[in-house]
Amino acid sequence: MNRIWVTDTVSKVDEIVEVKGWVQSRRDHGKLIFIDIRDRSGILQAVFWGGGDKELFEKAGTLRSEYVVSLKGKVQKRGERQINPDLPTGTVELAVTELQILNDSETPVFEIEKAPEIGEELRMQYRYLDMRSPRMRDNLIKRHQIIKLVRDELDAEEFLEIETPYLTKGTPEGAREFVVPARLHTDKYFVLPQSPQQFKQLLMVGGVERYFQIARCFRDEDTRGDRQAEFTQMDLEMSFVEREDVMALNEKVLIKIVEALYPEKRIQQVPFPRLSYAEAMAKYGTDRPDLRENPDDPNLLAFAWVVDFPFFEKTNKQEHHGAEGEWTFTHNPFSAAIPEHREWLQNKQNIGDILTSQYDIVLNGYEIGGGSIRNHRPEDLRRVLEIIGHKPENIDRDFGHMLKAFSFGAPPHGGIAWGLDRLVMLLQNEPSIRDVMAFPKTGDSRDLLMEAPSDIPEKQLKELGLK
RNA sequence: GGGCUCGUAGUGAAGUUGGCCUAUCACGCCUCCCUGUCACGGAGGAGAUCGCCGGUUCGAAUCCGGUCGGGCCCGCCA
Repeated sequence: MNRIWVTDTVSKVDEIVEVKGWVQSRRDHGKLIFIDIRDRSGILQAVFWGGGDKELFEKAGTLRSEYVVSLKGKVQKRGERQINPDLPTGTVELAVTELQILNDSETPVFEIEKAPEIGEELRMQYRYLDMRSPRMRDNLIKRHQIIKLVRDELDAEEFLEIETPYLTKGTPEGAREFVVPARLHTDKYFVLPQSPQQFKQLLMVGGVERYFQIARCFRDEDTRGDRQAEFTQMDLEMSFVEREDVMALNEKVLIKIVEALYPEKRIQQVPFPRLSYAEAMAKYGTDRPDLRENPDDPNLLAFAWVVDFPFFEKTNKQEHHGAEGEWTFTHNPFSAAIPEHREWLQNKQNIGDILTSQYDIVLNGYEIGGGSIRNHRPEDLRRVLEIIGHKPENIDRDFGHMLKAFSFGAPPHGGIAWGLDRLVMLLQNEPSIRDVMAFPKTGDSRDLLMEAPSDIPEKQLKELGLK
């Protein structure tokens, strides 16, 4: 395979090269035809002369938008007056001697160059066309680079990347879950994880010590511009650490992402400022304040940590969290209280005043991650579940596996999860999380390209015991 | 579960106090011309039952009801 990226032609003047890609546009001057060929790297102008190879020239005349072609020819330096300063390859062009049409194309439903101004419905329906635009291509490339950097950084810190199951058990806590019927279990159901929380804690019991995962999570809740039913977390957990250790590591990785991949951006304050929940609410009226000095600056990043959240709050919504008590947790039932309040938790004293070890990482007014130090002693987890009103028999039924695991020498541990899509969205200055996902879903979680969800055959329903 | 908003040629928009709409413009598409364009240029052409269903009216893209689809927000999202 001798094919090179079109942008690499800049350093190959006077060489014979082969490029492959899509016809972005054609400018036919009668006896001279220009083709802009596009591949993942960018765009290159190719030239065909009527005075040369007649068959080649006629073939060039049949090219249309989005035809897939292979071109061979000599890279030429452009004349002074022909240089296009707006194009990275604007100093060169390809004098084509061989043209192979690898595939033709219907007239695209929208012009690729105009993708940014096309309605989202159409962009989602024809995502494969939308992706050919520089905007989507750049989003996908940057997303890859961010994930790769996180992997490299965590690998250097001796983390293990471990996959946890997608077919798993539901918990009576938190978000509504997607349910999966299965042929071998016609009256029981798998549930898709809303996060790998329980598994990652079990990995800590298993002595893994440092785990991370780029994990898909599923929540059957209504969506938003920054929320999808199916999304990606950068999930990590560490043993023998305290709050400060987890926060410091994450801060380091976030700064590295910005420095390595967004040199044009400025982090407003390093180390990241820290606010208590009470302080944030008093000063900004929200627990995810936008601290930017200038919210109009697209290159300003105001990270902040928010800590010292109340562990519990009163609820009158009986159905909320499936518990029946007057208390519910604010973030995560697996969290530990801050060390100073552990005694209150154990004695169920001053419940409303107990602070959780929870830390949220906030960026420009969005929550991009959250974590905590966990309860590694079974009696502490049991106490939390009691406070939020779970009956003892339900605790053993729903959380028995965790309590049991913790009884076998669970190490102290804590971790965090990033909303990866949301982070990429903010770094890419995109208005919606959909723009940084290859195949996003609509507001009511439909896939317009695949047309999911959809009916399934009667036979399949019967096998699953659903009919 | 609730509120708001948008839907007009392939695409993006205009038109929406009912009649001047036999629906306008730009891009794209098709045919022809063009040797330096890169938002190429020139001449001509095709393409819209105004999301769908129903109603009001002498008359509906325009008003009303419903419905489908996209988006935003509240609830919800450990």
